Amino acid sequence: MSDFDVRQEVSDKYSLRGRVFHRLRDDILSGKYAEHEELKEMAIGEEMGVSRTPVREAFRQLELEGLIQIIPNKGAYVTGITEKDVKDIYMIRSLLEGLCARWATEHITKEQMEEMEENVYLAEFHAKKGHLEQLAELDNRFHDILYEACDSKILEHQLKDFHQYVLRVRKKTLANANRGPKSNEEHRGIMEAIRSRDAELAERLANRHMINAYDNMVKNGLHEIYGREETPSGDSL
Amino acid sequence: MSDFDVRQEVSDKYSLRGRVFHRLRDDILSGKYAEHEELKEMAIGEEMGVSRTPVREAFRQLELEGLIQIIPNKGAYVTGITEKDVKDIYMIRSLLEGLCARWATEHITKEQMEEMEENVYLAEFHAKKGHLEQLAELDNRFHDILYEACDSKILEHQLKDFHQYVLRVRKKTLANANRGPKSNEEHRGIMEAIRSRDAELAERLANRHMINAYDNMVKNGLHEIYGREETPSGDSL
DNA sequence: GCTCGTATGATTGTATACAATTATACGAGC
DNA sequence: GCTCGTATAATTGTATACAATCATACGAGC
Repeated sequence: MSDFDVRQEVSDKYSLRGRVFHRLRDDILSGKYAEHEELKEMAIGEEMGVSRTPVREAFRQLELEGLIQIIPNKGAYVTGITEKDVKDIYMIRSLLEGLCARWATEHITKEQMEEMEENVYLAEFHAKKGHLEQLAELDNRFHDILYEACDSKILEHQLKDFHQYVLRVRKKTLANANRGPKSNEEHRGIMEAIRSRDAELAERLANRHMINAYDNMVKNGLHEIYGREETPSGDSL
Repeated sequence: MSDFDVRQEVSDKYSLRGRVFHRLRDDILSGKYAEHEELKEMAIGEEMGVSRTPVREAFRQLELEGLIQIIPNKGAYVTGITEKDVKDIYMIRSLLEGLCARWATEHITKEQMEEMEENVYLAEFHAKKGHLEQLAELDNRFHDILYEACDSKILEHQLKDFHQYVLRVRKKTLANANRGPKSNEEHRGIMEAIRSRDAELAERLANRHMINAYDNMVKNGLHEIYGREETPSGDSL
């Protein structure tokens, strides 16, 4: 809820290690480093003006976050997300967002409900005006509200992880396509289901919302962002 | 599949850091360190005969695994799992194990199918004989087979994480109670559903299997293992 | 010309030294 | 007696030094 909510998360934004971690994660998510690119401890350290120690610790964390892969005595490599991974994540998220919406219906607070309503109204406004930047931010915030409202640290943590993980993809799709209005509609549906305490409906709609987001992403050229499958047996999407 | 399958996981079992990580995780899971106990870098290092550097790196990883919480400039504390956390995890696992069973139905290989059948037969044998040790191991293995068979690195990773996470609890329940036979029955059901390519049924049964496991755990005194909720608003179970 | 072994350089893994922060103890002031 | 401030000790955070491992280049031998 507040900034004081210390979950099992990278706890420290202000230590050197924390700054390296966050900056490196942003850089990877934003595409600064190509997939499978090797990250050298010393180079990163010099670039950020720190020694190898905090860099190494940040690496260990990024590895568990799934953003890089460390091969012992060799190096750290930016992880590649395959198309199938993206698909799997969305299918999993679909289930979990559904569960989250169900729980949120039961546990949402008055303040959270109000923020959610406000979020939907604002999003519709910015959609009309064509403010893509704000739209993307509101979209993120909508889901964060949902995650917090479900009143489950575990589920919240899982969903935020996934959310982070697919940011690389999502960033490009919501902004490019005209999914904004449709996405807003669906947010409104979920919001109203929660407001009227219909957990079943909220779950179904949140489920569907993820599937739709995924379908839209595929239609709008997931292929352009990610290369073909690494394994020849990969799903064709 | 093979030991060569390097996922986003603690990659190195043989470095000092890797050994510290695994040993520390085992110690926490086995209950050697009490909840909320403070772990001091130097003490751990001395006990394992290494310096602080690998200990610190292991700490960062354990934090992301959710086993400890690091408060900047203060220390590392063993994370407490509340009853509600356990419940949430089982509800989430129920959904994901269902999805896993569904996907496994579609992607399971001949070899995996055979190992799963063998697992069920063996488990029934050991259940009759009262071999609790082997039974627990076969139970773990059954789920691992399922995870591998679903052919999704992402889902497999998630489920294995959760599996690890609740090991503290599970270890005591399967061994104590007489759930062995019932659990085996349910495994057989899932196995046969997969064998007959009934994805819907497999999903439903796997769903149910987790719920049952949880219900059984609660009946057999989850309360004895974990203290009351930390937050007064916690679920009463 | 090709293969293999060795030497060199680069990079990661670990230990140690030092800096910064936090916790504790003690005593001055009221 | 209580509060607060300072000094000291303990612990974490970071930088650096050294060891081990891996990659590359070069040359001997065939």
